[in-house]
This record gives sequence, structure tokens and C-alpha cells, in this order.
Amino acid sequence: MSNTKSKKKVTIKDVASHANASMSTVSMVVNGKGYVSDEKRKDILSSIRELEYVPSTSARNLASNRTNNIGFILRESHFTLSEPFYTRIFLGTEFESKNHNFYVLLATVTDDYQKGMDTPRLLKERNVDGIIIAGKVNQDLLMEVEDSGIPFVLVDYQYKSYPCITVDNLNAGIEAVRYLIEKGHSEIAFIGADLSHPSISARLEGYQLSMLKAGYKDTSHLIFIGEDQFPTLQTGYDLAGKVFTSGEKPTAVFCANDAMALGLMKYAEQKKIKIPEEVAVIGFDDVEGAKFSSPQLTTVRVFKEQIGELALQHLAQLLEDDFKNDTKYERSNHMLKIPTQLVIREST
Amino acid sequence: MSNTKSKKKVTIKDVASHANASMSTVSMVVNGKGYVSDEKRKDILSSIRELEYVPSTSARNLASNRTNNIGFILRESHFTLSEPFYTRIFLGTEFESKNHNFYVLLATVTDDYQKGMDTPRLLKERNVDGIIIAGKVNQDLLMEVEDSGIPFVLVDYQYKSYPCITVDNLNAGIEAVRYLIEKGHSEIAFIGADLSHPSISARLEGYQLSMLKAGYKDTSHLIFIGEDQFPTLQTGYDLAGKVFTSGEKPTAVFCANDAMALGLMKYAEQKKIKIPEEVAVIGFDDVEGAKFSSPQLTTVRVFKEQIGELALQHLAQLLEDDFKNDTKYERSNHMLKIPTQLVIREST
DNA sequence: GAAACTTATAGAAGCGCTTCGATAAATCAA
DNA sequence: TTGATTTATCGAAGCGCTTCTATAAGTTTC
Repeated sequence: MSNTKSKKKVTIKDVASHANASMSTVSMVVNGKGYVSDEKRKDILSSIRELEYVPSTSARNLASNRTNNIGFILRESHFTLSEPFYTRIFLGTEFESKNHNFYVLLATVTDDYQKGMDTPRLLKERNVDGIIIAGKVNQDLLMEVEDSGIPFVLVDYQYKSYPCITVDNLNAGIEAVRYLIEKGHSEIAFIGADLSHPSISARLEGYQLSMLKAGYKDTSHLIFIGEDQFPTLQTGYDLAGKVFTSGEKPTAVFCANDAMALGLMKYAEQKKIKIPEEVAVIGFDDVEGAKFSSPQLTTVRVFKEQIGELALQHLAQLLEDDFKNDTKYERSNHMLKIPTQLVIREST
Repeated sequence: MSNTKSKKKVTIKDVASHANASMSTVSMVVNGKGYVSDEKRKDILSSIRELEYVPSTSARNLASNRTNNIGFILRESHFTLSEPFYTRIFLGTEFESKNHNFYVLLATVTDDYQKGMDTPRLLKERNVDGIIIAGKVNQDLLMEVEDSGIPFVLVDYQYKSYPCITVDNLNAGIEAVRYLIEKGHSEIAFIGADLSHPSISARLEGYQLSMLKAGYKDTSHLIFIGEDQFPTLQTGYDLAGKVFTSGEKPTAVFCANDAMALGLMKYAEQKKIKIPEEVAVIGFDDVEGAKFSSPQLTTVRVFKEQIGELALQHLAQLLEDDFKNDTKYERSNHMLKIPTQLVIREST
């Protein structure tokens, strides 16, 4: 019975003798390798079940020189953002990790990362087989990971031509703005922050492309970029001030993310600017708050969990290839772009 | 140099021969145990530095029969809540874990946890030395953890008399309502959901105690409890409808958490009920959104990171005691209550 | 000044696995 | 038929540590 208090640990040896097999055969059955007759396999499996054998992770890791862990590196500020964008990506990874028998070790790094000083423990101790880096992180950290030789994939960020999973921001931007244009808008503003983040700049690029296609060549007077290092509600609020006092009279605003859109709507509410009557607003991300704002926010939905899942799948594939030492470079440069979905609500 | 690509792994053996010592002596230095002369210790430490030796986690774990991991179990829905309450607690734990050389393995469990079927892998494989359980989780899971014999502490929840870290909800509730009473309110309503959660019921109890002390014996007509299994913005919105159409004319509402308070304020805004002029509102948690609402929400601040830190410290202590096999039971029944802070903003 | 500790170090067993031959029977190619 | 392959199993080495035991020298104790 499983509640016998002080049960001795069941080892592979116990299973072997119970099933009249050698340890190596048991190992092969457990790992699905090598040649084992059906009969023996059946015996071993039933012994495993009967003895409630669970392989020791550390023994296994030591012997096979793997760790069975993968690291998930994320900026602390991204993790605690009130909109769980990265948290949901992490959840997707965590979820998918169960299918690959990985444990996910989360490492948050501070925004003012210092090379050498703040190296995540999982990197220092090389206690992971692979790494997922989510969002924009310090370049030094990126280089440390690169130098470590540990395979990694990026999420919602790019670095050199390393494998990465990103949202298809460009297309999403194109579509969102095209939608506004089809609705009859022509003076469409863009607000954003941190153009060094490829996701943000791709959204802006999408905006520009759609505007260009509609015949608006120079849109620079309609583009407002905040100084903040990350676009937040506050950024949106502040930029709204600039937008509505700039002399331009935009009838629509495409915001780099929902937080900014909500900030802008807050400003509009305070200044009695009616949305969507006077100004249409469209966000990006489809955060939970987008449904609860008044008016409800039209936005671009991003499938966060899916991104996390794909990142892990991709990494797992990479590790497997690495292990077999084949086809590595064909696959490792993949860049996956996840499509988005325009969600039309009340703000447009 | 550290960027020499294919460097062999440095083992304790290498350090030993480099420092003219035995492996056991090196081990003692690394772990700060036993007797080592100052001279030898210095040699060994400098060899470690020179060779850039990092002990292998798996070897160490295998030999010492520990895992160096602690598990953090949390309901999936709690993790992705748009207000990062548990996420921040987790972050506190993650942060503190660095001081104890633990890795934190997160395990999210579904809300409809099934005994045996959904057992977190870290439990099944016994791949943790201790466990932190955050928030309310399924009873079956609790029992499984209990049966496993792995030490654990609860956070923001209680179970039997196992060690737990909670917010001092009772006092916080007393203070919040006392504040309202001092402000001259007498018709004070309470809205909440899920009274089976000890935190919520303690807040309600605090409310009742303060009301009683002020001479209001029967407050049952002022207490509104939603059916939802977790108090959300929607719950608050829905309950607001009941509160303001109940015939009671509360001049203040104490909400079981900020999400509900914000939901209630949204309703008030739509119905043109002025806050705080007609109704004062007070929340609980001090989530990020509380600062950004209009009017800004008066609320009870909870120090989430601190809770996570304390939980890990407590667990670490437990494990140490367990290891030494002493004083165990004196400490293990501790119940820590973390004080809160009333943050007065515009809604009262 | 002999018995009893304390301090210091080395050696070796062993933690529970994986994996590399070794061996041998069964199957295949020609 | 015979050598080459494939299938099946086992034994043992070894992954990199911790920790127990042995040994010896230095220090107390009365």
C-alpha cells in the first residue's frame, strides 16, 4: 500500500530481480531503447507497476549526463506585469514540458543585469539542457547564454539568427490598420514605446505599410513614441496627452499594446473625448482588461500559451537533433511567426 | 578562458589533485563541514576559482539523497489571474530560493484536480525536498502531499494545523472597517465570494467585529456573497447590482478584494453613482490597478513578495530541522500572520 | 605521562542509474 | 552451408559526488 510510512526506496535493482531480468534490460524498457522481447518487457512493466518503481531523477541525470531541466529566463518586471502576457507564455511552456518530461526552472533577471554578477544559477551550474529566453533581455545575458553553448530559443524577441518564436506582428499591424482604413479613417495615429523591441517596431512597420498602401506617404507626424523602456498604461496616458494636443486631429489611434490603449482611453475619458465616436482605438495583445474596459477594446489577439508551447517543442526538437548530432543547422535557424486574430469590440 | 569551446567538465577530482588534497577534503570545504586547516582551505578555494569548478548538481543530489528542489504548487487559474497576486508570492519564493540554493519547481494544477490522475510530476517522482502550496487547492491534492511525507508549508490557506503563512486578514478587516466607521459611515456593506477560503471569511469576520464594536449587531442584510468560486471583477460588478438595488442604502462598501472593488466601481460609474461622495469603497490586496482606477482605490496593502520569501525561509528551516531530526515539532506548527497596511486613496 | 579527545587528512564504498562491450541465439544473405 | 546481421540479455564500469572509516598527529586531562 502506498501509505506504508517508511517504505524503502525501490530501485532498478529491485525491479530487475523481481522480474528476473538484469538492470540493463530494465533500463532499456524504461527508456524504450535497445532490443527487449515482448515477454520480458511485459514482465518488467508489471514488476514496475507492482513495486511502484519511479526512477531516481538524480541517478539518471548523473549517469546520462543530462539534467532534464530546461530554463526559462525572463525579466522580473515582465513576470510581474499586471497583464500576465509572459506569465501565460510561461504557463504554455510549463504545460508542454509535461509531454517531454522536462522540469522548467524559471530564472528572473533584473532589468539592470550585470554580466557575471547576476548570471542565473541555472546557467552557472549548467543545470539545464536548454533555455528559453522570453522577451527582451540584456545583451550581456544573451551573450552569456550564447557562449555557454547551451541550446536556446527566443520568444517574442530576436537575436542574430538564433531560433525564435514570435508573434506575426507585421501582418497583425497591417491588418489592424487596414481595418481602420476600411472603416473610413484616414488620420490614423500610432502610439508606442521602445522601438528597439522588434515586436513593437514590426507593429509600427505594419502600420506604415497599410498607410502607404492607402496613399498616405508621410505619416511621421502621426507617430508618437514614448521614452519608457516598456509600454505601459502610464505611457499610453502620457502619450495621449501629446496626441490630442499636437494639433493633429486623428480619428483613430493604433496602439502598440493594450496597456497603452487603456491608458489612452483613460485620458480620453477624463478629457471627455468620446470613444469610438470621436476617436477609434485599437490595441494589441488582447489582455483580460480589454474586455472589461468601457468601451470594450478592439484589439489584436495573441495566443500566448501557444507561443510557450511551441517554444518548448522547438527547443525539445533542437536538443534531440543535438543529441543525435545530425540535421542540426537545418532546423536551428527556424523562425516561427504565430498568426494573430483581430478581435472587434466597441472601441472602433 | 571561459570561452574555450569544448572544455572538459571540471570535477572534484581535478580540484583535489590541483590543490594536493583528497576529494573528501575538497568536499568538506565546498560544504563547510568537518575539519580543514586554514592553509588547505585556502589552497582548495583558489584551485576552485582557478579551474572554475562548479559542483555537479546531480552527482551531489544522488550522493546526498536530496534534490535541492522545492516545489511550488498553485492552481493554474490563480497563476494567470490578471492581478499577479500569487505570481508575486512565487517571485518572492524564487528570489529567496537563491539564498538557500534551492531551485523552485512550479507545478500548476487544474481546478478539477483528480486524485492520482493529475498528481504533479514533482510529487510522483519525489523530486523535491519540500513543497509550498499557495492558495486554495483541491483537498485530495492536499492529502496526497500530506501522505507523501514531504514537508510542506501552506501560503494564504490553512489545512489542519500544518505550518502556514497567511495575511493577517482578520486584523486588516477590523482596521479597514474601523476606518470607515471613524469616517462617519454606519451603513457599511460587505461584498465577497467563496467564504470557504479562510482569507475571505477572516476579512468578513473582521468586518463583523468592527461593526459589532460600533454597535451594529445584525449586519446580515448588509453582507452580499457571490456564487463564484473566486472573487473577480465580474463578481464585484454583479454584486454591485444587488447591493444598489437591495433597498439598503449603504454609504460605504468593504470589498473582499480589489478585483471586486473595481468591478463595483465600474457598475457605479455606469449607474452614475458618485464615489466617494455617495458611496465610499475600500478594497483588499492593493493590486496595481488600484492606483490607476478613477477614483484611485483605497485598499489594504498585502506584501506579496514577503509572503513568498517567508514561506521559503520557513520551509528551509523545517527541512534543516528534519535533517537534524530535532526540535521538529516545536517549529512545524507555526502559523505566521503577515501584517497589512491600509492605503488611503480617493475612493473613501 | 598514559588515556581520552580534538583536529586534520586520505581512502574507499556506494548513491541509482546508463551504457559499453561480451556473449549467444536466431535470422538472413549468397 | 557459412559468414554476416539482427535480436536479446547480462555483467560491469563509471557518472561525480558525499560520507564513513582509518590513521595519525596534536592537545587536554588528572
